[in-house]
Amino acid sequence: MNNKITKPTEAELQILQILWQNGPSTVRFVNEKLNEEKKTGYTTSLKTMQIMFEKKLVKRNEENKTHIYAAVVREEDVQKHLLDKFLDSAFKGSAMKLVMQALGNRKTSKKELDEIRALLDKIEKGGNK
Amino acid sequence: MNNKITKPTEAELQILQILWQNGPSTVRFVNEKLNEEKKTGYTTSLKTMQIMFEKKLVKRNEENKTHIYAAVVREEDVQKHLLDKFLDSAFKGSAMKLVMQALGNRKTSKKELDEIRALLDKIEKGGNK
DNA sequence: TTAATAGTACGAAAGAATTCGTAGAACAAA
DNA sequence: TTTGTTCTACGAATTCTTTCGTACTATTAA
Repeated sequence: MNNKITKPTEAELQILQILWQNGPSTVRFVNEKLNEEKKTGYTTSLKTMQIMFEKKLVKRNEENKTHIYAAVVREEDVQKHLLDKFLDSAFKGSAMKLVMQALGNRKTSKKELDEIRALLDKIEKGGNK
Repeated sequence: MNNKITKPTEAELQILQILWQNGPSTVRFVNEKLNEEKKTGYTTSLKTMQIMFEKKLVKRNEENKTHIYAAVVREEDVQKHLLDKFLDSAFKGSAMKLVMQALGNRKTSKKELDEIRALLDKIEKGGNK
């Protein structure tokens, strides 16, 4: 079990999102995706991905001249890790408060609400642990 | 209505937490609180609080030699703001996923679960908004 | 009144993250 | 071949944040 998740920086997280969403990708592809959000130079993306490679956040296939990058860390694991940190720093650890805030201030569909209810029931039954 | 919340840095957020929790405080007090968590030089705390003052995150009473600092921004407002950002960057905007993660991976009391149910009901009834 | 103590102000060093320019390798097309 | 294009590598500039040293002022105690 590999617990040592290094907290990705903001730029790294954005790239991970793209890799999670699209699967293994070239730097060019990632850079183009990034540019949909915010002007980003090609070598900037490249450099960031090289750093992520050193940090083992991603791996890459170097068989061809154009490398193919893929996420090494799993989306859920990173989310959990970031959530823990965030909970701590912004909500002093109160998951309750965070959930109330998250639900309270935005529109959530009936379907989603029901899904949450189902989860609550499951937790209460002790299915969670 | 003042929407222009500048995202506080990590160090600034820690100080805000102390001010929210303890009310108006001196630099010395804040610094001592910070030191319960992590060794922090006095002038480091001072400098950070001065920057926060410039940024209008805090105000201060300068009547006496020892200034008294107080938060200007409200805890809920900052939390909401940080949550929005976090949701976006880590969960691509899906409050659902975040809530599931937050509830799924930790122990939550019956009372809390019921509070959430109540909130869900309220949202569904359209009472929310 | 003088010395020690406790403050503020502030520039600048140190660190961390991001951005960018340039060099050189690989490859394709002419 | 030669030329243009598309890559990687990588150092260095930039920017943002945090930390710290130093100068100076007010206050307190001897």
